[in-house]
Amino acid sequence: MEGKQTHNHCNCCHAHGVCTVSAHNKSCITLVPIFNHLEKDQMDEIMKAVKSVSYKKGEFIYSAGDQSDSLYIVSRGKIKIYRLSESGKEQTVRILTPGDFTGELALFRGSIHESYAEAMEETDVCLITRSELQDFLLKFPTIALRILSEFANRLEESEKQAARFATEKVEKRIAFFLEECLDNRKKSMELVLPMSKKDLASYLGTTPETISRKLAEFEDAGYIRQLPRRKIKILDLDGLLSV
Amino acid sequence: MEGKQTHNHCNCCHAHGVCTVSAHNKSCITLVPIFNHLEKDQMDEIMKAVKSVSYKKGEFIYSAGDQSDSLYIVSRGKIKIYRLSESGKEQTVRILTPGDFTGELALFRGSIHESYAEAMEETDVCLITRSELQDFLLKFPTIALRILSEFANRLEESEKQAARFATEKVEKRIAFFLEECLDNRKKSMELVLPMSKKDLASYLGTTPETISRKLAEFEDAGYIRQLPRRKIKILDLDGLLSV
DNA sequence: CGACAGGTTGACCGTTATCAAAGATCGTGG
DNA sequence: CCACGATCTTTGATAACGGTCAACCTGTCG
Repeated sequence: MEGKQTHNHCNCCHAHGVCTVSAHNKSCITLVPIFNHLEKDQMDEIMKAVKSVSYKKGEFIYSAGDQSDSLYIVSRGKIKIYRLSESGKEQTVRILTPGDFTGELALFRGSIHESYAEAMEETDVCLITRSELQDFLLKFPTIALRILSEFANRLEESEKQAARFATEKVEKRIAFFLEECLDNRKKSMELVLPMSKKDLASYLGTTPETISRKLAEFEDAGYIRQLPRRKIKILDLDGLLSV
Repeated sequence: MEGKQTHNHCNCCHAHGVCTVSAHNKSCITLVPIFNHLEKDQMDEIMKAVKSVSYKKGEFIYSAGDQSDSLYIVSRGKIKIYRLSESGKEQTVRILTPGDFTGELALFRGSIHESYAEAMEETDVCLITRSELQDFLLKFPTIALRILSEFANRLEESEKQAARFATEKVEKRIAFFLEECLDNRKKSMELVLPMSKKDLASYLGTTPETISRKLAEFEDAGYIRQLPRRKIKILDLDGLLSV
């Protein structure tokens, strides 16, 4: 993690090679909310169990139907989680950035993945196998509490999202999404869409065409201004939220 | 609440009175998946911490905005969990029947309820306070694993539901719902809707009118047959699922 | 510089929400 | 136990929201 290098892999990490030789980007573990409360020596113990893997853009961390066997923590890059609905349409569930993790669902259900995890760019991932994680959970019960809390947050999010799909029109869903892209720390009224409009459409349960049109409408109404590189400046938040 | 009494509460249970004197319907605890793996003496310890409360139809176990402080386990009756969306529409999240629990979300997030829990009929609930539950989790880490597993299931469910809202038409959502009402144990092709069509509409993100029309269409097409008392007989499951 | 995925815009129409009004069902109190 | 009112359900007519198809534009990257 030093130098100009954004990452310092040994060769073994390339092309899905599993790397166990050094700490590498495992330090990402210290950033993860479910672990960052532990003592240094407990942390070291966990670090020892962690492996590191790299994925190139478009490669899959797992696919629907795969047997579940690990918890994956993103240390660099971006991962898109999506589902294929019964009728074959893709629905983007969430985008993972460094510090986020995935794989828990199938892990604790002790079963099979129902979604796809695809690297959106060059991505490094730390993984902990199921049995090691189980050991840690029983050994350090506070980790379980942390995960419980993380799950609760996610469940709340997911249920809120489902409720929105069920009750709000596309226009509102887009408006709310823009709002949520903002409030991260700074009070700036500018945001960067975390994904392409195509993926956004899939995330919000609509089509790229509709996203395009609605954003154009928002712009005409003076609520927002679209800038290059997926940037959007919000000019009138209240107006936007009251569409 | 008295009279022929289908249950044997002491007087203190009436009108939200908390009852701590006897085992009562606390035995419901033994039915809950997160506890039913424990040893008898561990179970007894938990039983001691459990309180029992009754609710009349229409009363709220909690409301959005309430401070969270307990886990609620249904021992008799039915509870409807619903949200109010940003634009004020109601969305039914789930219906709880005996053995189900609720309150976990706000509990582990350590915060405030975002949904409403309303008794749909005369309902008895067992409750465990937050601090007691935390003690148990640290004392019996396997409980945490059970809850983790339960959360994972729920999350999977919720994400599947959200994906359906995002990608399937109302017609398909109704068809899938009917299918899911079936597969519980028996292979019978008859099912009983677990809620009114009004609530079902809210659950599926549509309107009572549309539910009514689509079911009529399914009937015309020979896929189902509607019987009295919310009963539905499925005549052609494949046809139904391929609408 | 060219190719290709991503994005925009227009025309069209299917699905489903809405409004209204009549009919069925359920729970309640007399 | 019956009758009443409230709530749920059905059916019809209407319109709008947003999906689909098609064509064209654009920016990003080899």
